[in-house]
Amino acid sequence: MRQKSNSAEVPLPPWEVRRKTEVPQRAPLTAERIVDAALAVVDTEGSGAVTMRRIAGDLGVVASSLYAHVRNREELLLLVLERVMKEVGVPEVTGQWDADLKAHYTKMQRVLSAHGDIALYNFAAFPPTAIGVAITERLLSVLLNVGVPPKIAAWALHRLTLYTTADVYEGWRLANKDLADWIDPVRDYFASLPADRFPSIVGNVDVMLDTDSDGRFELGLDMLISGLATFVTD
Amino acid sequence: MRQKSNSAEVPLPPWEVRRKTEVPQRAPLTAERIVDAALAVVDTEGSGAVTMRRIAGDLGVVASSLYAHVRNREELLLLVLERVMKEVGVPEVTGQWDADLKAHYTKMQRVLSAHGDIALYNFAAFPPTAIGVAITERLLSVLLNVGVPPKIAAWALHRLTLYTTADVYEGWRLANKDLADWIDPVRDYFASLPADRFPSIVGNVDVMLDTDSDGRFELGLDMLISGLATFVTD
DNA sequence: TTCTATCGTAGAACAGTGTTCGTTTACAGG
DNA sequence: CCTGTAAACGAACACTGTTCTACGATAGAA
Repeated sequence: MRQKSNSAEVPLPPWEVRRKTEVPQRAPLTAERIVDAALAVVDTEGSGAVTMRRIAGDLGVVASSLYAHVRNREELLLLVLERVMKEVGVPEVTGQWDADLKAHYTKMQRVLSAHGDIALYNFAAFPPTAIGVAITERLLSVLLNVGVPPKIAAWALHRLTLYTTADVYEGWRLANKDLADWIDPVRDYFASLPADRFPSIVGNVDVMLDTDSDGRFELGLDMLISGLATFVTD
Repeated sequence: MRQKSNSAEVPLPPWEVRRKTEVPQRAPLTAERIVDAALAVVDTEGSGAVTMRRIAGDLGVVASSLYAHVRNREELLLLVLERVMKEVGVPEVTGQWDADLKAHYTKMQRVLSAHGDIALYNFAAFPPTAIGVAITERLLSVLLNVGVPPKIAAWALHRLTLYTTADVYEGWRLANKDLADWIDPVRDYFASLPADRFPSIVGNVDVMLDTDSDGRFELGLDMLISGLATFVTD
């Protein structure tokens, strides 16, 4: 796979071997290839599994070599996040401000959810990235166009991003928990509570343990967006 | 401080020294004292500074001793979170459902913010704690009393908790960032963007970089609560 | 009082972690 | 063929959470 030509199939004659190490024909190490490798690990095992030695090993290289292309682990994860946000992309707008917002944040939720717990690095993502700026410009113009005051508009977008990020991160943590082992004991515990002191819980055990995570996300998104409607004048 | 009486000031006569080790009169190690020590570290340096050796050292003990009282580091941090949530407390209700919700989540935001980044451990906090159950029962009854459907009510509380948790965690990360070093460069960058392609940002640089974090939290909270009003029938 | 069982603490050890450093290597240009 | 440069290497440092064994003190029984 890493060999350059098919001539590598036949063993090299000794006089052709210039140095003692293996043929260095492998693809050059770049920040992009490092991000590729890190993203693959994040997707399957989460950001906690992204160690410098692990990523380096996946690239057939040693950990310290990564530091020539990436400042440190933190920056590497931020580069992975940026890659994912590019996959989210800049939203198309239709003129329906609420539908546009809902579509974008729903897509963001779906895309982020497909990449492990990388959402964790979207908390307090500052300074902003190029893709973040482009997205913000697009959505900000939508809200300003329908008469939302600038400060409210800017803050509201931040709130929606924060909410979406949190939902994805929590979803990942729940998914990577032995949740199945806990849900029945918790159901029993809820049901066993004294009904006179905990009537609301005892009477609604099933809805409390409902696992429809998409429905939960949508409810919060709808709450935020319809709360924003107060400020829309046009 | 750790001595039992003031007689410890004068050196013990040799015949009073029963065993070769130091006087074992120190307070016994308990889970509560371990949580005390961990909470103090979380408050001042964040959960990342909570290492088993560090906490043990603060208690005049060795790391492995902690494991007799606490299962592992994760559980210790969850105990710290539980302590903090007890400080938040079960809300008093007045009958004004929206004011009650706002008061509780505002208090939760204030209390959590006073304890470093412990909010991080409130993501996917499951199974629920005793204090969490008590809070949920109280707020759930408030929403059910004004006619919110059970599923909406239960989910909405979860959404509000998630939002509040996320706000606090992001706030901590922002506070522990060399934000002052970045805010001016970002302002310049925003202002330098081509005004024809980024009119919304260029025209609102100041509100985008507004640092009124309380106002931001309140806006999102109001959006969520007023979005919930749709479901209130009584 | 003496023996013994129990339990919490100590200390070493293991397998990791991010990051830095000086050295070696490989390739390109002269 | 030689040399300069840039990058990869590999060892090292100071940590991390956790486990295991052994020690020691305390409490109860004889």
